[in-house]
Amino acid sequence: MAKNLVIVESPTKAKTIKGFLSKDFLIKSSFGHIRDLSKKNLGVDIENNFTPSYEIPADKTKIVNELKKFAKESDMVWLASDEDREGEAISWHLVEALKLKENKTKRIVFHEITKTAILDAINNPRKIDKKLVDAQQARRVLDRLVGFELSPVLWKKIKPSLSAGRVQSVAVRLIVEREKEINSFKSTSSYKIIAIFKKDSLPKQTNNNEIKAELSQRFKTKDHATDFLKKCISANFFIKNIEKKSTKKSPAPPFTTSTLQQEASRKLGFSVSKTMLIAQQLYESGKITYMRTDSVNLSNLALSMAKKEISNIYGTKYVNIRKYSTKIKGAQEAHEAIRPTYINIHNTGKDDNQKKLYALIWKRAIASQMSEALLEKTNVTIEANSIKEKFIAKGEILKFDGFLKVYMESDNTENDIQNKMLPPVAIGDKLISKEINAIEKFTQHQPRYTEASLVKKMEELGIGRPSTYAPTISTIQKRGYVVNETRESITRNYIYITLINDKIKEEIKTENIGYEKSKLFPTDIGIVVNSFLVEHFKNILDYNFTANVEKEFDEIAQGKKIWNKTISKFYKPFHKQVEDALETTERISGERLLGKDPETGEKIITRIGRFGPLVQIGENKDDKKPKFASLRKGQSIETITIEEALNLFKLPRTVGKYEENEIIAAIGRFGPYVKHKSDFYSLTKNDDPMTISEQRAIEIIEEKKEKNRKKIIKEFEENKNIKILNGKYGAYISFEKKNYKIPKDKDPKTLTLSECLKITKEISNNKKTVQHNFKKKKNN
DNA sequence: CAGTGAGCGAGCTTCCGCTTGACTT
Repeated sequence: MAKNLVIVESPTKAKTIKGFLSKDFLIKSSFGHIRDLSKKNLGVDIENNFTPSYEIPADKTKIVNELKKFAKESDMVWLASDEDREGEAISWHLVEALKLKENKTKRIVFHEITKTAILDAINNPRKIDKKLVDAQQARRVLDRLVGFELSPVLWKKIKPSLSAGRVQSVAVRLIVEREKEINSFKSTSSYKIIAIFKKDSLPKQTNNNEIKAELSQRFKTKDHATDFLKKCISANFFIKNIEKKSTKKSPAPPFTTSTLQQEASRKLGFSVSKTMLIAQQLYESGKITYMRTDSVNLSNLALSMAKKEISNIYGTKYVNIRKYSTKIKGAQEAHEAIRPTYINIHNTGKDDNQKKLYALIWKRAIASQMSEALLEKTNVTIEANSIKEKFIAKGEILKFDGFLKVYMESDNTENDIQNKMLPPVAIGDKLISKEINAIEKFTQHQPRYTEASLVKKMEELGIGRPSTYAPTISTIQKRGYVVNETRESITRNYIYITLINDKIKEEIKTENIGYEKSKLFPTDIGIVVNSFLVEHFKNILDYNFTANVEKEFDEIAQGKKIWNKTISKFYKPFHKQVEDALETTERISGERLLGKDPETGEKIITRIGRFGPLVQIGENKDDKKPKFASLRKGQSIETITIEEALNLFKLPRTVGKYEENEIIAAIGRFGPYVKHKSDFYSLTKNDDPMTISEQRAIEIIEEKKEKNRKKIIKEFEENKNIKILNGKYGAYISFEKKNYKIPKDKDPKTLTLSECLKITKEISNNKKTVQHNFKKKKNN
């Protein structure tokens, strides 16, 4: 029996550490937090100094009991949870839940998983820092109070099942306000002048004898631009000045969770949750260090590995070892930056995604320890005596590539690395203009957030943590506040004026604008909830709220403040706000009057109903009932027109007849469909229920029927209720609307009816016992 | 799983942060 029990947070970490310690140490993991506030009620006793009531969640009872047993059998328990606020709380909860004795318990910390770091930690144990634990309790209780008092206000005033919280509500606010800015943005245009010059006299023909230059100013109107081009007709251009400047470019620090999510999104097109899933796989197979971190720090071991590796591949002049420090507010830095475990492995991974993400992590980590790139920038000024404006041509030569050999941050496009060479010119050289163009350019609105750029913004504001970025983004989508959509571009005309061979020609060209790939758009519900919260809970929705309370948590951790007094000071005015909001405001529906029905003259309004945004014709009075229709995807209360609203009432629509029965087209909860007899058939993206033809509808019905026929592997004459079907995960048995797995050793094609019934019975019985066990444990 | 939308009232929903399996069918 091991004399020592070490408890860490992650099982993978436990596995790694096992190799560093002797057999006297048993390493186990708590799988994160083991206790939390009660789920059923508030879980905080407001009357009694905000005393929290903690519970062990059902899915943690097993691990807690196991740890209890091991603790009992050990002489010493080493609590090795992470070195931050949450980690300290986990250790404290372990002491409480496992009933650990003080003289048998030690708290140790390490923020890199290396043998020396761990042995060092064992030699320097300490006690649990109760002040840090209190700071965590304050954080936890505050979040519970805010979330569980605000959400019910939304249920009453707007719609059931909505939610609000310190983090998610601010994330939604960012998206709503960005959309408002975009809606009120007025694009203006100006004319950019681009000239292509050639050297007047060329001693010998070279490939590169053209100079592309931009005028240092833009013109506000077409007339100004045209006037300028006219002046250029007779102008004699020459090189007025040449300026050379050496610059350096430094690599970005190694990845944190947030920067990994951003780069994987931009370079690999991964969603935030996909990045985390694949990173988790790499972590669990020992390929990379921990993927939920806000630290840019690398261990000394990693630095020396990197130094050796860079020298080996590129030579010592490419080595430049750096220690990075974080600039992020509220960073806790309990772990290393994300890096390959073994820096000498350049490529690894079980599938394409793992390989791509690993390569990205490797490059970024290696580049962070490489030399700066050296560039020479050249600015050439081109003038003509008859013109007061200047043209500037820019050139750039890479003198030494340094870290650019392996990694380029995608803010800078690939083109940036390539040399932008200028032809050899000298001051005073005469130039002829091959062509000069005036191009109408429009100002752009701010970009909409992507998942990854939202994470970046949240991190800047100190909202959320590496472990919650991905879940928060999925929460605000699940609540229907925000949608992640790709919207097609629209075309816009712009004016293009050219001056070639002394002739000015004006043409109208078109460009595609507004293509939005995987961007976050607020929904009507998101907009209404946000404006309600901002109006009544301005302080909570303030972008600095988290940063401000973090300061207080820090003071609690330093022992300058008592946690429940701090909470009490916050809670009193906050609770008053909640009561005021409940009393004073009416139910909010975001109602907007669209106009009158041309047929009946009744009012048409759009608003949020129990099931989301709708259009309503007429009012509910006397015997008359209003007519309702749900808004379609992409439509919103703010922008829907009366024509679009009236169109919604054209469904459901009879399309035609098939096999003696009517085909009806409509839009349901899961999108557009046609209905035939009592069966539903989903329409494809290209079909419109408003216009779909009888012929096309029949095609869709037949396609699905054919697919269903293929799905059936076996049916039984004796019992029509049981079938063997082919599904996404292979063959399975369908029986009385429930599905059953077929044991691996059985061939689905040869199963008999009695065998099938036996399988369903066995699985049902197993399930019952599992549920029974679960209930029993819950009662404990 | 696809026709909802008043109002009544039951009972439910909800937070953030720390961790991975369950589980398909």
